Amino acid sequence: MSKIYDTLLGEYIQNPGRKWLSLDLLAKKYFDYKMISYDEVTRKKELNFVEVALDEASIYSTEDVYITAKVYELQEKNQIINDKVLNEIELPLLEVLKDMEITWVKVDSEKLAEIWKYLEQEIKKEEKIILTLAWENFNIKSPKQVGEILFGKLWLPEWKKTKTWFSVDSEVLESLSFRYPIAKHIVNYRQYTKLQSTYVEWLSKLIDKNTKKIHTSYNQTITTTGRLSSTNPNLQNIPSSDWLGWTIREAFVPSDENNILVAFDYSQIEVRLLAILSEDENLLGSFKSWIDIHKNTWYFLFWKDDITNDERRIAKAVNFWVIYWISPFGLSKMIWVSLGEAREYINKFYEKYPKVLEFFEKTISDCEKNWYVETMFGRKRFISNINDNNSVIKKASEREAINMPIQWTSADIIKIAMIKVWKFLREKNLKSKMIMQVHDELVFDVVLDEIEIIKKEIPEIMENIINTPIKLIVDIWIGKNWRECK
DNA sequence: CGAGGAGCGA
DNA sequence: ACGTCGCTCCTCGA
Repeated sequence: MSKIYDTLLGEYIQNPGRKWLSLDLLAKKYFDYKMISYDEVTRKKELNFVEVALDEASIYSTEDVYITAKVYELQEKNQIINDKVLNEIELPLLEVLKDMEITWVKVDSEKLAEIWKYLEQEIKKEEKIILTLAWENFNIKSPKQVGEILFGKLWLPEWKKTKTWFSVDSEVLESLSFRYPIAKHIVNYRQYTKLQSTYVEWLSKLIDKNTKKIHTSYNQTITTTGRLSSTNPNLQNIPSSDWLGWTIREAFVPSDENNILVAFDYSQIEVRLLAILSEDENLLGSFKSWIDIHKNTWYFLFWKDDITNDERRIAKAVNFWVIYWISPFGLSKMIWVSLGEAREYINKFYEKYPKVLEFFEKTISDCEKNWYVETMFGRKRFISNINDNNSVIKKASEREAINMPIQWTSADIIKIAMIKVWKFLREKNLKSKMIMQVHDELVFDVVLDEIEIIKKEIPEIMENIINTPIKLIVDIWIGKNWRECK
């Protein structure tokens, strides 16, 4: 198994700019061989993999292993993760993920059907209004045609471009919607169709007819940041931001009517890790004394006694965005303030949390010297453009370099947590199951009898993964469906 | 079939 | 030119 890691990770080093890699691309590249695709064996996902004929499934699976071995033979060993990470995180995690994939997640198909009907009705309504306002029939799903109608025919003011033409994304449409109702209706239409096709229909298609469950695949070697990704379906981008999206989460239910869903999520883990990694006294101090971090920053930014809603929003956003080495320009656009104000907020942030700035600068200078960044657990990520003469490319590389240790460390922490929790459930012979991971959140299908021990022990495990000057905090959510776990 | 535009999450 | 990392949908032209 270590060979697979060497092979895949070695490929990163040879192609550091690559965002992703896959075995079928490697097969094509090295052997000019076309592998059987997942879509092919499942007839474009008409079948679940378990329903694929055994001989066909065997060939598909064997090919996977065989090609991996062949690719490995071609490559030198090029370790970018150390043995500790490999043996103590990635390899033990394999079995945890296998278990989560086998367990599956229960989805209420009747609920989905209900949502589908509602969406269909709203889509029809919006469609009618839009076509009336446009005085003509066109395909609302085509950005090109939307642009032609809005800017070519109706002469709405345009201000943002894509590579090829004027942009008609939601930012543009929202800004137009105050004066031109058609823009708002297109935004609505897109929201409804997005939910219907990507979530309702796609999820329904993947529900197993017998078990009423869906099977997702967790990918361990896809991301450049050590996070997991999930496909067929992607469980990590189920809507959560507005009431309509929440209805999708209502369809995620416990496997048995006597069970309940329990979610644990790390609270503000990225800012906490920033405090830990940078060792900034003021940032650490805020967490140590349980002063709300947003309020702390607000105080530094505005230096007064009473807080307005707008100031709190700004403080929260500054905490959030500074982690990503955002520019004054970027921040001003994100939080709707002037360029000067944005610059001032960023400067004040660094003024009050000086070691954060030091930490960022050191991360960049180390990267310039070594061509890689390293994380708390000793993983390396090569960034080949870090010394590029083009300042745009260099800046982008710097942002990658800065984001990496934080995102990567948080990914490792939750991976270790998953392994420990999984072992705990096993040792105690508990029937409750870990069913989902969404980057900083773990979701469990819990047998009612076990709720107390789960509530008590799992946060304890998750909060004590590493020895740090400040505590990691886990929030607990309990519900009859995933929506209630928020 | 793949690129481009769009939109969902952390 | 202006957060990072992902997945999936749809259109449109080769």
